[in-house]
Amino acid sequence: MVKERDNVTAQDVAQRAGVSQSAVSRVFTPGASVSKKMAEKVRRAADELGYRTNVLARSLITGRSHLIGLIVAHLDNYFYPEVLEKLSNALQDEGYRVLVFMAQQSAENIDDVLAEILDHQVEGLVMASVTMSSELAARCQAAGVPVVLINRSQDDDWLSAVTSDNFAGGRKLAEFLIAGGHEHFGYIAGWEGASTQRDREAGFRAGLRQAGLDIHSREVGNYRVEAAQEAARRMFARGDHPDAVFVASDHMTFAVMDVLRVELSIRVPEDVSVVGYDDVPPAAWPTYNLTTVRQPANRMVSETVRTMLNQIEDSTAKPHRIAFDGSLIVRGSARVPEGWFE
Amino acid sequence: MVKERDNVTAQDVAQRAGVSQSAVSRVFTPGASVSKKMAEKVRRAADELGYRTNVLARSLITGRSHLIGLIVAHLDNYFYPEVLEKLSNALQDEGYRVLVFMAQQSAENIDDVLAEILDHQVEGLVMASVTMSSELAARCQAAGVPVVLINRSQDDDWLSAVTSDNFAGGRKLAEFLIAGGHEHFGYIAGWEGASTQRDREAGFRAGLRQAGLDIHSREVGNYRVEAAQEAARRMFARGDHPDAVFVASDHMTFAVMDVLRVELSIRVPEDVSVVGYDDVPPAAWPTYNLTTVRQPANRMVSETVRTMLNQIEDSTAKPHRIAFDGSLIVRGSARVPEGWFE
DNA sequence: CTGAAAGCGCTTACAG
DNA sequence: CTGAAAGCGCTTACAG
Repeated sequence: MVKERDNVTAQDVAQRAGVSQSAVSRVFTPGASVSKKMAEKVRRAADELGYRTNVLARSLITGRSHLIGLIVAHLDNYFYPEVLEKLSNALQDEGYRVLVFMAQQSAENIDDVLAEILDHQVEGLVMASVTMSSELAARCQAAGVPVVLINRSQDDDWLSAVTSDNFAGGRKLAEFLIAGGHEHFGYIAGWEGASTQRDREAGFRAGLRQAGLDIHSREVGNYRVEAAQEAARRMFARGDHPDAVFVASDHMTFAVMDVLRVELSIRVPEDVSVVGYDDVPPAAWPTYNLTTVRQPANRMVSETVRTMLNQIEDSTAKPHRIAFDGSLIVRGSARVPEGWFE
Repeated sequence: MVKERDNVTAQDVAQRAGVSQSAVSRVFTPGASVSKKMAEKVRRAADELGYRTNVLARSLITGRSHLIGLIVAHLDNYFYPEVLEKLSNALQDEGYRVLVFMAQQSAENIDDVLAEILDHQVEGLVMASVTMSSELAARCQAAGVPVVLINRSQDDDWLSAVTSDNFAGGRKLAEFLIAGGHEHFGYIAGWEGASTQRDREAGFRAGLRQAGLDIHSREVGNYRVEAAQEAARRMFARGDHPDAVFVASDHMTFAVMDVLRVELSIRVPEDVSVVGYDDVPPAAWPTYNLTTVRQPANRMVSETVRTMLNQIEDSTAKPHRIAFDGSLIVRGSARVPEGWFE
């Protein structure tokens, strides 16, 4: 037996207050014109009955659900819980609520469930480090549902995307390591399909090239802990290993540092300088004390929200693409160039 | 100018297929009776038009939103992203979707926004390590919205609650440390208002008492990193510090271990054995290699979902309270009693 | 300022 | 199996 949700309706309130149902509705619609007396009468009746307006019904008639769909994956990379938290709070402040979908699974699955999310009449879609099929993107477009990518840019540049400047970040790390007097540079890549991976590597290589240098060894960690560990083993279980390594995300970097120190007895930073990307909380833990590039999560989230609201207000708005500068956070996991802090 | 969501409606499909709107509805209602021919005709028209049923409208009339509200906090404790992820997936498998609310803020705020979440006609509410005012709980009850607490039990036992057996877990840790030959036991507490804190400590103390022992020193970390660091400093910057310490959550334990090793040059486990609670992913990282009690997140989440569905189906269902046994995970952060693995 | 009425996009008895 | 009709709980022109 399914329970009766014997909700108190506006009609009930109207009856008790001795007014019309429209009046009740107006009292609970900001900006509608009602007399003080009316408002008071209605509110009292509403309180007595425990009335609250049914936003489903409201949404149906206004065409505004005030729901934003969020597709997120990789919560084991601690950058994402942070994004989720900040995004949810920011959207909340704007009167929106977040409908989540976890996207661990296959891409096909994503399209399916995304469609279901759309069925809930979300007014927009935020995709955190996840991309969608062009077909579905087109369907969103057609349905007038704006999509904003955060921390991943799609090649087709007709979707809005908010990222940090991964290229610049990669280059900063290269410059820092070069200034530190390193000579052999390793790179442990993230998932090759990701724009973050591509851009960070390109920036890193550009920084090296600028000084006439190149990458000494490269392995792929796919943004996954186990893969990163294996990558580290391959790269460092040899005599001629690099004296500096950039690992494409902090999340992988911790795993790499653990392999170096615990398995291979390689000291950080004495034997090898290690740098990462993201500046997630554990990067600041004394054990890791990781030199990294901070992704400005706050600014990225605010911009995502702003972009989203813009597109919701104005369906003719052009896609907005922006990359925020991330700052180099110098800690102890990499040798610090002399005079760096002066 | 707010965009037109010129949605394709069942009416549009009906027109194109030359059938009634009811027929269209039936085709998209599992279990409704429609002929093969009808179904085919309608589906074709729907595909051509890109029709999908508006779940807002459906929810309004069926009284079932298929939405579950989730109130979560402390995403910096990595147990919660895990819960969020598993819960979202499990609920999804049952045809429900998750509406999130972050509850970092004050308790008052929680009540307000919870009310707003209820306005979305959620069919149930999961609260992860967050409690609500009794007044609001009563309102949920009245509205027929079941509430399930996960990883926190409220004193009033009329709310369903799914936890791990924190008392038993605390006792296991005491027994393990005693077997390891330790003599002075420290305890770094979580937030005193939390049932997890209370039960873990009580279990730990009971385990010690069983052997005629007691806690040597106690500090409060409030389940927060900074507070835990300070607690560790107070406890260990003295000559007569404990030779074993139980920190009430892994999340705090990492901070404590870092203080011990990096700041105070105290070796773990040679000088002090350290144990935690939760078994979040970093506990298995070689650097920490933490002995801890694993909270069975999978089982806790499944049970939460089951309880929720039960209560949704049957409004007369009694509150369900259960505590799962957590297993002791022995790693290297605490001295292992001789013969332990035999 | 207020009420009666239409309508948002569906589901579901009720007849046929 | 199918259609016409009522109704879910609201908002919002339209009159008054």
